[in-house]
Amino acid sequence: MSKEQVISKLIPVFRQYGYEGTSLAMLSKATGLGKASLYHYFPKGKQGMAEAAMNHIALHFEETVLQSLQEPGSPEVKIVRMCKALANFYDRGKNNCFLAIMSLGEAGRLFHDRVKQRLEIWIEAISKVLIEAGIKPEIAWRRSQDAIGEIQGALMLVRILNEPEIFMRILNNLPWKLIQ
Amino acid sequence: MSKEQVISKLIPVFRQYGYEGTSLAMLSKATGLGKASLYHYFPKGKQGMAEAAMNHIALHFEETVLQSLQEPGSPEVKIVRMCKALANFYDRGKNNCFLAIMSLGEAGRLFHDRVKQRLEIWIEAISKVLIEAGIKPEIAWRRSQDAIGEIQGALMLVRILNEPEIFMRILNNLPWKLIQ
DNA sequence: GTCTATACACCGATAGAC
DNA sequence: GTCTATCGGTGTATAGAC
Repeated sequence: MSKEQVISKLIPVFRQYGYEGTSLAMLSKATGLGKASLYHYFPKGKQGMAEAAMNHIALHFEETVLQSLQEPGSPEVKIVRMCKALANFYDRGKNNCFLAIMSLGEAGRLFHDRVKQRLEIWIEAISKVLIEAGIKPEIAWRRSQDAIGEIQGALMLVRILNEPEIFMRILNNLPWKLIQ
Repeated sequence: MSKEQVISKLIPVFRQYGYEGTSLAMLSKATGLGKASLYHYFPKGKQGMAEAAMNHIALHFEETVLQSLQEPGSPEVKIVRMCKALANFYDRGKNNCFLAIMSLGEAGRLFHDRVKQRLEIWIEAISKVLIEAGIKPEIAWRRSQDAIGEIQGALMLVRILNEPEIFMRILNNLPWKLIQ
């Protein structure tokens, strides 16, 4: 089994149970590998596994969500494309956000800088498209923050209320909120 | 030391480290009581402590945030009053939301029903004020959900970006977003 | 009520055989 | 590369003296 395959089996566990709620026993079961085998792939242990998971997801995010903002088209087209990519990325609201998960508790302490960096990259990417649409930079930055906040809030609501439609509704309204 | 005093010392620990990230050793240190003494107050152990913390916060929430919607005044006044109460309740964005914390991982499994109930009470309370302002019930419910989503998203952004102004900005914009 | 001492399971991590 | 066996530490929880 390749390391990438292992990582993709680790991700759902961290996503569901959080960093501290995930044990090596769970990761062992999810991958079918013994604990010691996991240490062969990840000498830094649980922290290394979480880092690898985060990097894997960050790459996937870049290739889908961020990429959707860079392909050709008008700002409106780009934003709509991003929303479609986000619906897939968060599995229509059923996925927790990995960044949000890794910003809490002990994980927050361990990974704060990386998490913050990733979030800022996303804000920056949306912001750039808004500026391209003629919106002033400060306003663009604020609106991008607000949009990501709405997405994160919607994910929290879905998690608690079990109503994925909330996430899709927010996503559908995002384009005109961003561009107006 | 009264049980209420003990509970108020447990809360910040759960809030910062999450349910699974919090150990009895931490709670012991925070309260100044030995582990066995904590079991005197909370025979159900850590779960009982988290429940007590949640109940305590729920009561405080009712007495401040929900109460602000029930005191006399126009719908606009009530919403503005709620936003002020929220700024205090979440310490201007520096506090994590206890419901959000308790909706993750093992805590999510243990407390899901109670958390969901609390969130719905809040949505209902805002919704009622919007209906009073002449907004149609389905729209009122949706807008209340959205508002709470924005608040939660803002708290997540503040946590990661270390910029409490984001939370206050969202709060300032809430009244006209809700009433329009 | 609060303590010390402790039970026992599980944690993350490692050694070393194969 | 994967395993079994095991380490030291910590987790939650309890017993029982005071």
